[in-house]
Amino acid sequence: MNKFVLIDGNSIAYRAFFALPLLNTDKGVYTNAVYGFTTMLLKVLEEQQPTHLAVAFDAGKTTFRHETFKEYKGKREKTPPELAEQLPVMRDLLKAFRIDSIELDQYEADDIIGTLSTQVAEDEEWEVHIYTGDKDLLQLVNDHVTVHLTKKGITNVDTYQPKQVDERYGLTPAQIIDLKGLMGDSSDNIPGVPGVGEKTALKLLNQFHSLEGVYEHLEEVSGKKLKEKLQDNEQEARMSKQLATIYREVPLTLKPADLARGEVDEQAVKQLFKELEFQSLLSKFGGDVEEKVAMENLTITVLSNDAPLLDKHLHSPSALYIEMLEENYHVGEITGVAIANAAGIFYMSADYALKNDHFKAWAEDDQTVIYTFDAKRTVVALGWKGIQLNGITFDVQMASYLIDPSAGSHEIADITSRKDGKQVQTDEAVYGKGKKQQLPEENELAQHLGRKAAAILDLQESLKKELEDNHQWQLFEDLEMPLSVILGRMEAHGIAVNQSELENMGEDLTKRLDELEKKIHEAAGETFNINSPKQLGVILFDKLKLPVIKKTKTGYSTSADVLEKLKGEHEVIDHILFYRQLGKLNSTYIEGLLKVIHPVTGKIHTIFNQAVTQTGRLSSTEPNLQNIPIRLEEGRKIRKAFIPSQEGASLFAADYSQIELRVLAHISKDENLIQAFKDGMDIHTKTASDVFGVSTDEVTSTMRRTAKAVNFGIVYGISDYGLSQNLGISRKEARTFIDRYFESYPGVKKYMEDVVEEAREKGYVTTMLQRRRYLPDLTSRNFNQRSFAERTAMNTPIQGSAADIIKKAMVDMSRAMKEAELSSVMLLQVHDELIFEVPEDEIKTMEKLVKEIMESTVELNVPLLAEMEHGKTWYDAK
DNA sequence: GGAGCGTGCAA
DNA sequence: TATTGCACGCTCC
Repeated sequence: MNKFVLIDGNSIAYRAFFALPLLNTDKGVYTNAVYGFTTMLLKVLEEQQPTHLAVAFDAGKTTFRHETFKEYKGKREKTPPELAEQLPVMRDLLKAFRIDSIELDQYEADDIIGTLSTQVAEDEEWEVHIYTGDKDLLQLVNDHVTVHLTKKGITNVDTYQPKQVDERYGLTPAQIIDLKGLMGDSSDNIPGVPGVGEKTALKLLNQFHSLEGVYEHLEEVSGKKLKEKLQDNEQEARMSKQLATIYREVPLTLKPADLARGEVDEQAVKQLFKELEFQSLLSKFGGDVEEKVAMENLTITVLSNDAPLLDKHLHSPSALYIEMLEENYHVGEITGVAIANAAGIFYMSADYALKNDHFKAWAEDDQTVIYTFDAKRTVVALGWKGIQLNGITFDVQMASYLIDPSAGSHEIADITSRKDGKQVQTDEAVYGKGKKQQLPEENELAQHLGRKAAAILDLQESLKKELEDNHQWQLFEDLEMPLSVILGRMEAHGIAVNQSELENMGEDLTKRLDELEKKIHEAAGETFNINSPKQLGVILFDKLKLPVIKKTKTGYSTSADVLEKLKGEHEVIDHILFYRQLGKLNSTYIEGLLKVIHPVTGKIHTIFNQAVTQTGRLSSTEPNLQNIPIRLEEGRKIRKAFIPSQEGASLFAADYSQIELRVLAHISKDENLIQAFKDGMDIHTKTASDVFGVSTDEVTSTMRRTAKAVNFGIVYGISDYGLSQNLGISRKEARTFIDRYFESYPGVKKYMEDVVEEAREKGYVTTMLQRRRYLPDLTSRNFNQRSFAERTAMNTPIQGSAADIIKKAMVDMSRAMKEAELSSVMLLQVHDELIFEVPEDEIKTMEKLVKEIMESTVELNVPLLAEMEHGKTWYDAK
């Protein structure tokens, strides 16, 4: 007896790609489809023990079906590149398994499978098993041919013999094509008969047996509308049936008997698994391939009024997971709560948990040790519901971020799949995305949340160990975890705004924008959308024939630096620049800020993301309060709308002076730079005097401006091209400046060389407080990628150490304010500055305290300098 | 309705 | 072809 397995390669790869998160290796190679395909392949090998085996692939874009219908598969989106690049890897893997991949120009995988299965379908000696996600293949089923259709996920399949086809559809396998002919298939763009779906089609086939039968007995069809639709679309229906029919005479050179399984090339397979970072598969393959990769069975207990939450459920430590569908936890609703601990895994509806006194008492007890995923989200969301969560000691998301900030979304499912822990579905798989996002029924939700909580509990230990191995435990425990509490309080407190001030500015801007719009349209001689770079480009460069300075990949560039160069060429340019400036203020800042004023508090509550940036900085969203305008007076006025929430208080801003260059001096140990800061010099003037070879009092403002740009360039990982662009000078001149800089600051030059070299050896760079960033591209053959990685290696320790320092200052400051029992509140952090609101009688205290703490939070070999201002609005704190 | 692009704001 | 971010409006699908 021969057992012949045929796999529909493209179909399974598609399934796997969309079912799994977009995994990738350290080198950025995507692997999710390969991974899913491989797990399925291993399962099939184990379960079926086939004697013969082949995987069929679709060949090119066109097939013989396009001759019948050129729109065939016309609406289908083209294969995502992240998937396309995985298909060749799948073939390499199959080669290592010594399994034949078959594809043939003009034919689809379906047809190849149909041909091979038909060749042995009547032979008692053969048994065929087909694996696919495509229902069309059901037409091949007979007593010797079984089709296994993937269900949700990849490794779960439904098995179809003629009996199951009959049970499911009430049809014989041969009638599947009649079904397709009538109902069509939108994913392949097969039209069928519009308005006829599965139900109607099945009814018709039940009565008339085939599509031809339907048309022979058209008069007997009940329903006037239906009859008309069938009549009008006869040609489409017949063509659709033809398209859905699998062609079984593909001219293949290989016969089934040629496809006997070869011996697996274990070396090659292991090598590939290693490259693809399939740790779990690798270990399994080393031992035996028998272990199942299916999700573990977890028992999740649903607690409710009928099965109440009791003390016995509430152990310490516990993992606590609070689910909300909205990204924004200040306004989002909690949709479910899950707890995992030594007593088991428990799910509660939000309604039940939030009203439960046991739960509240347990959560608020600081003796309860709690592990979370996104501690700040959990604390703040519960805080809005009147529950003050206290005892969080471990945040899985934070740990994952510190271990590898590039690892991606830091969703629980991503971390578990990387760390090979409890298996969790992605949120997208459970909830859908975008507008279609919705909660599943309660059991499924309980499963999903329970798994998340279980995964948190499960991951805690191994992540902790990894942090310790990386010498990052202190960073985690003493800096980031306490900071998340502080940030949560800052967010929840919010910052007060003067809404009518914003509204007035908005009215004024709108009026001025209307006038500018008129002027611009007049100058152009026609009306058009000024906000459309495309339309603006046509006006400026086609109609007005202004010189093209720069192009983007989609057309003319109309960016501000281009328009600056066109000033004087045409009066309209000034108007456009001004229109852009005011338009930005109105849409992003006035309208944007008004939109996010909290309906309950009337204040603005940003979210500081503590696990996004690659360098350790924070980011701020909804709204971003880290990019409120300051450089131009017109924009700076926005800051007048930010006010203290306490009567009589002031806004108080404290910023580090030149923190990144001071950090550079410290890390590089450059003597000249260190001395400059010790002497309290104006650093840009000092740089100018060194670079231009003049004394400091001979430095002109242009020289200082140039030197400032050079200093920026140094911090960013300098390139002559970048500097030349920034200063509008030639690359050669820029090169000279850089060379002169490095002559003056040889320690900096040495640091830049050393940091790149060390990163290449170790694979990563670190900051002063042991933050890490991996830079695999340092060994890339691609010049651009490699150069970028080199600049990153130079910049990250500087930017990241500066981030470490201000974060530490925030923790110290928060502690000091509490000890001094001040009513002042920390409101915002903007990378190198902290904003507080301070009651009048605490101004003097704070001026002393903030300066003291910011300047002494770490000790460098140069002084740290903090400067502060205060005023009645943020605008006045200058 | 969502993705990608061009643009522009901050440190 | 200078570092890190976020958000807007437009266009295209």
